[in-house]
Amino acid sequence: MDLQSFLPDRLAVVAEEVSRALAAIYADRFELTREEWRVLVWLAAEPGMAATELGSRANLDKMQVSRAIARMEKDGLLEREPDPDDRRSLKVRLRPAGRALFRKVEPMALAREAFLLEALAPDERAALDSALSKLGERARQLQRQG
Amino acid sequence: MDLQSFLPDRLAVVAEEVSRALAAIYADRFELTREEWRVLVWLAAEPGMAATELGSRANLDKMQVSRAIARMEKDGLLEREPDPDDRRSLKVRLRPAGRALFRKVEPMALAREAFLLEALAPDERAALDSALSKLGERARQLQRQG
DNA sequence: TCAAGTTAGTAACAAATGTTACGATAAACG
DNA sequence: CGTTTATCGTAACATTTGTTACTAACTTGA
Repeated sequence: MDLQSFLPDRLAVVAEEVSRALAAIYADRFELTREEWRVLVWLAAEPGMAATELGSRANLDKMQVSRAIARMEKDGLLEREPDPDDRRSLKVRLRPAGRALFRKVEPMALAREAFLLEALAPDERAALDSALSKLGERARQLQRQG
Repeated sequence: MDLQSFLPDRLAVVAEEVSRALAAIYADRFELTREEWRVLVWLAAEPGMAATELGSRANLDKMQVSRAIARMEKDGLLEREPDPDDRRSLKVRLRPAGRALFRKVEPMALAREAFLLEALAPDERAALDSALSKLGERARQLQRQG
């Protein structure tokens, strides 16, 4: 057995490398954690989302969401208001500062992604995308079984 | 912008799902952290490796290695001895309990990997492998630049 | 050969993260 | 209705992880 070719670890290692290359932008330059970054992007796409919804979209658990939005609210990036239809639930939306931040980070993140993707021909990108979908599907299947 | 198709996050999410599916084995059933798992596998392949070498092979920083081997030594899984040629350095090797553990975990891990890979045709696996290599290469390039 | 710099590993502290349990709703069901 | 049961978000605590700085040991080069 050899971890270098063992898919799960190989995938993890490449994902970590890619993450680090991206964190150089959102973490080092804009002081966002990975969780905050995800919240920012999802909220930019859909303002007023419920915190729970945000969690499932961004693959974050509810405590991670709670902490991310608490920090971001403190920094004036977003605001939360109770949902009148369900007073346990919060609706969260970006404030102007949050939207402005997003407009600054987005192009840089997309530029890094573009640089990464330059390594792949269009058919290779499609193949990667399809392979990742299939692997994710199988992984969820394993988790359901235990 | 959409995180669902944004490669870095997409890769991270799939890697997390796959990791979790695997951690069900080494973490839940055998109480190994991910770092300990990596150390176990690398040491099984090459006994007597230096701790530093172990770190670079397994993509772990030196503190992670230090902690992983400390825990594993306490559990009787491995032993460390100073390298006579460089008394700062440690040579680490599995003890019988460590090798026995590896023999139990390995086939289960390989079985899960096999299940994941069943989702992919041979040419898809090759394409995935190649794409991951290229992405890793580019990611390292970005990190070097900053 | 000996000062200055580098490297291996770890201790001690700081920060982030996971976990449990809770208060406040809301839904389900008799 | 009223009484369980489930869900949302968070506080408080425990654990893990990252960071800094240190000791001991090696290397370099004047």
